[in-house]
Amino acid sequence: MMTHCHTLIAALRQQGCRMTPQREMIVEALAHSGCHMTAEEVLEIVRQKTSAVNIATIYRTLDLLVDHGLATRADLGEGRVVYATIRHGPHIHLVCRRCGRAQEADTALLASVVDTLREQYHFCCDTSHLALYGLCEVCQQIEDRIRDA
Amino acid sequence: MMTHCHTLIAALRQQGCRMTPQREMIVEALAHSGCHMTAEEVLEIVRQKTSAVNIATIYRTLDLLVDHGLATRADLGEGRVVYATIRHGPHIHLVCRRCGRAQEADTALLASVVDTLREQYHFCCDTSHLALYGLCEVCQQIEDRIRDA
DNA sequence: TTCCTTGCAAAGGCTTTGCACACCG
DNA sequence: CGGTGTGCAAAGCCTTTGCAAGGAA
Repeated sequence: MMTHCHTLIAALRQQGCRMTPQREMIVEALAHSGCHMTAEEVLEIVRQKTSAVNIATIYRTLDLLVDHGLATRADLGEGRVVYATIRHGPHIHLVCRRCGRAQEADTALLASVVDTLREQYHFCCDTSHLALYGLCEVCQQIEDRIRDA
Repeated sequence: MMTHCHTLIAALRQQGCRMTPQREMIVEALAHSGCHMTAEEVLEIVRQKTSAVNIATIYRTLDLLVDHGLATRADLGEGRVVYATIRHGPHIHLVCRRCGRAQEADTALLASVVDTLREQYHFCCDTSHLALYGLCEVCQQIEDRIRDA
């Protein structure tokens, strides 16, 4: 059975990209994370195997994956740009403006909003690239405590 | 009658901030625009009156307004951070990923989504800081034409 | 062999900061 | 006057790019 990681590598090859140890490690890191990652986080994972990878290569490879439709890039704002492989289907990022962590929610939540935007605003909304800001459960409690104190 | 601009300036004073010609011009630019602006756009407006304002002062003043609850900052991603005074009530930014322009939509659209997020994900969503990405009407037509060609 | 990929370092773009001077209150 | 606010220039941060050397096919 092909792992998701191998599927991605095969797809890159098929599309005429050369495979290198660096690219393999980067794809592996992103595919195994099961979640979205920043370029810096990918570098960290890859560095656990070898120090012979440059941050520029990370950026170039992530862009390559996005350009070939094998990964998505989501700009969460505040300078946080995250990547995820496509198996990791569309989802909404729920970004906590206090701790910065992001949980994920089902895109289906937005179906009716997307329809309304198309009908009333003629705007074609891309739900694969979506972040909502607010407070996560933990930080809500922390802020409550601060307010009470 | 107090203009919105004067209201903001009075509020700043009340909160112990000193008023300077620079701050007045910056507040005026943002209050009169009736829309969200980047720091660079504010500078452009202010520069029409005088060249004696530095971009650092724009950033400092915009931060001041946000910190005092008189303006909001929204990170639209791709390095576009926009500011708006609070009279300019909450709204959704519909950002076109092709031309970069942002139109606005009513926050009420998201009411049910916000409720669901709170109930199912325990996430308290802040709708005053919100951007959705996609294609505006014009760019949809352009992309359609490119695809057909 | 060809020419795609990489590492390195430098350059970008946007934003923040340190400092001395200006000036509001 | 005292202390905040400003301009300037430099530094930061994240990301991209030019170039020569390395290496996949």
